[in-house]
This record gives sequence, C-alpha cells and structure tokens, in this order.
Amino acid sequence: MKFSESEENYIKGIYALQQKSKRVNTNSLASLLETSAASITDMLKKLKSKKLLDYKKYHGFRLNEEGNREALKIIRRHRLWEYFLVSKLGMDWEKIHDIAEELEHVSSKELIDRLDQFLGNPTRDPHGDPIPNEFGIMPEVNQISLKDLQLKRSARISSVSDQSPELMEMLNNYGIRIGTPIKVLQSFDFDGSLKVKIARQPDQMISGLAAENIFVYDY
Amino acid sequence: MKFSESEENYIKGIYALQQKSKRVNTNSLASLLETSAASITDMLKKLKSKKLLDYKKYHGFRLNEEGNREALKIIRRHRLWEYFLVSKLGMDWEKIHDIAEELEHVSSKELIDRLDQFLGNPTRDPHGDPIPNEFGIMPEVNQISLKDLQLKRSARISSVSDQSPELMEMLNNYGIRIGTPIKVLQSFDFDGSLKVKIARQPDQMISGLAAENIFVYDY
DNA sequence: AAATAATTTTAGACAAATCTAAAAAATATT
DNA sequence: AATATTTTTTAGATTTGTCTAAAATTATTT
Repeated sequence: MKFSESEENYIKGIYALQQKSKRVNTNSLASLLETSAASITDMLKKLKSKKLLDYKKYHGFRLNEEGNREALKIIRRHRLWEYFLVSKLGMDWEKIHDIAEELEHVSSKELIDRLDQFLGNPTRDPHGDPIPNEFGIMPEVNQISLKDLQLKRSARISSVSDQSPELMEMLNNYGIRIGTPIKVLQSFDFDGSLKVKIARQPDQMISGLAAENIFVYDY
Repeated sequence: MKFSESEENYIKGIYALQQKSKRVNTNSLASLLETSAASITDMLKKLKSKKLLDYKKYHGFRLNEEGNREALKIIRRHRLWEYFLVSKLGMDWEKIHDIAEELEHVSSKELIDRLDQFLGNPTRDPHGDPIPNEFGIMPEVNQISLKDLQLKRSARISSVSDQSPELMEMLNNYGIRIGTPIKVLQSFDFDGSLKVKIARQPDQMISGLAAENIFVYDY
C-alpha cells in the first residue's frame, strides 16, 4: 500500500501522540499538525477505511498493528535521512528536521535499506532518537525526560525532541549535545524551571518546557 | 518562488522538449507527461501567470529566462541524486531514474549544494548527462545521436536518454556503458537499424529507436 | 440532574490538479 | 477557397485535502 504525503503526516502524528497517551483525540492531533479539527475527522475516516486505525466516533483513535508498521517505516526514513544530513553532508542540527520531513516521503524500500547500509546501520539519529531497523524494530530505549530526573543524579543527554528548530537553537546555546553530561541541582515549583549543571559549565537555569523536551539515559 | 511538484514536472517536461524544437506544442507535452491536452492548457495558464512562460494561445509555448533557470535547478537536483544513488548507494542504472524523480522535488538549496560537494562536484550523471552547477551553468556538451554518427567512425558513448528503465535494461544487455567504444558499420534504411561494433564484442544489430536514444562524443 | 462548556463531527464550500466532451482555431486536403 | 482533419482550448465534473460555521455529542460545573 502506498500513502499520500498527507496521509503519511497524519500517521506519523498519531504515532507520536500515542507514545504519550493510549488513545489520541482530535484536537491534540489538530494542534500538532497545525490544522483544523474538521480536517482531522476527514482524514480519520480515510485512514479507518484503509484499515490503519481503530477509531470510534467521539471516543478517540489509535493506530492498529498495520498503522504502527506504516508509522515505523516513515520514522525510519526520517531518521536515516537526518543521520545522512548530519554525518555525510555536515548540516546543522537545526536545519535537518524540515528537510528530512520532505525526504521521508520518498518510499522506495530498496533506497532506504541501501541508505541504511551506506550509513553503517546507525541505531540513533542525530537527536538521539532510535532508528527502526528494516523490520520495523526499534532499538530499546531507557530514557526519561530531564524534568523527571532525580535531583543530583548524574546523567547524560540521550535525545531531544526533534520537532523545533527553535529548540535546537537554544540547546546549541546551552552547549547541549547527545552524550553531554547533565545533573539537576534544584527544581522550582513556581514555573517548573530547573537549575542544572551541564558538563563542566557553571550552573544554569533551564525552563520547564525545555526540560520536558530533553531526555537522558535512565540507568 | 516555490513550485508544486506538478508545476515542476511540467517545467521539466517543457525544458526537455525545447531541446528538440524551439517552440513546444500542447500535444507533445501531453504525450511526454502522459496526461491530457486539457491538463496541459490548464497548467500553461498557471505557469504563464507565474511568469515562467512565453505562451500564445494556439501557437505553442516556451520557457522564458526565469523558466529556464527553474528548469535547470530541477535538472541539477535530479542528476545529483542519480549520481548519489549510483556512486554511493550502488544502485542499478535502471532503478535510479524513478527515485531521482521523487527526490528532485526536495528543493532546499543548501541541501543540494552540500550534496554536490559531498559527491565531489560531478559534471555528468550516471547516464552521461551534464549536471548544471549551482549557478545553473551546464558543462559544454559535444555529442550527437548514435543514429547520426558517421559510418566506420570510432566513438565513445557519452550519454543515453534517461527516461526509461526498459532502455536501461536493453543497454545493459548490449554491454553499453558511459565511455564504451562504439562504431557504426552499416545502416539499414528499411527500419533504421544499425550494425554496430561495441567494444570488442562481435558485430550486433541495434534498432533505430535505440540508436536515437544513445549519444556519443563528437570529436 | 440541568445547565454550561468543551470537543468532535457534519455540512457545505473552495483550491489544486486532473479528466471527458464539446467548441474554437489552425492546418491540411481536395 | 471550401471542406475536412488535427490541434488546442473551454466548459463542466471529479478527487484530494483543506477550511468555516453549525450541529451533535460528551464532559464539567453548579
């Protein structure tokens, strides 16, 4: 089965939201994809008729087996291209997401499997996210959000949410890379800000929102 | 200016036909793009309104300065990706055209210029076609169609029309590659067939249609 | 549990890209 | 030059993906 670019974007969006909550609802997908709720409903019908979705009117939806398989293919393509853009073309962290977003829709399996091999079968993309292998298996991840990291506990950055160039820009500013050591020194309930120590830099403050989008290995 | 995938395909098609005849007509573009004449007319209006086209109703059309510039960008992307697919991923001649056809629509200039550099600024794609540089300049070509090659004259394959996997398959069968020595021994008016000597192989017959789509260096 | 608020779906419209069939214009033929 | 043929354009319909506004449903609050 081949899917349109639009269909693929919805599938990917649903997959992403499923990681947070079992069932996904219309509005959250609408806000993720920056589209109207009505458009979501329209597409849900289509994806349901294509048997990718478990969907009950007014009661949320989720990808079925087949839908998840398809999502993992798209994610594999996206992350392999991100890896390519950084490791072979030397592009900056902030720029790769949008380009990979376009490249991911080229769906030749042979192309992607050969690219994978050419890149040396990487298991993590430049943001630290796991890359599904050609059978759709994700390497195991043991990571937690920085905001959930125990105080004073030494950890290392495992990945960062790859959705926004603006976040990338800020992380560069903090000197945060995959593997960078980090420790949470103090947590402020007022706004969720954290005082953190990044590598050997002086202590710094980081916002709650940023902390939510940064992940560390959980040993 | 950004163009839709569809617009880009029309631009590319017009550019290709312009190489044969000054002005392009509706039906020939329709047959190249395998679409209806009505669709061509619709798109001509659009491209004209976007100022890429010199178009007079009922009297053919051609790309203007701006249109040619755009066409060269698309061709550059296509050919660089073809080069990548063969030289880095080791894909077969026959398969690369269709994949490059999809990749070419990803239009980030930085991506393409970096890809170019990564590939070592190649000047010819795997079919032997010249790759425009980042300023849209095509390396000079001095090639003629095999069907126009003088009898008994030693030549080398410079390029082959890249439109069809079926042609690629047949050329592989003949042992024809870029750079392969070739000589026309005899020409048959009956159907335009040629008796040729390819490299050190025994003499072989090749159809007129194939000969039209094979090019050699014209010294 | 009734009223209010929030969420989701439907109805109907629109733009892009395509199509078929008919009309218009250009070209070729007798 | 009049007629026939070919080519091109127009008119109107269709599909995909989107939208807004209104209606339906579910959730929350008093």
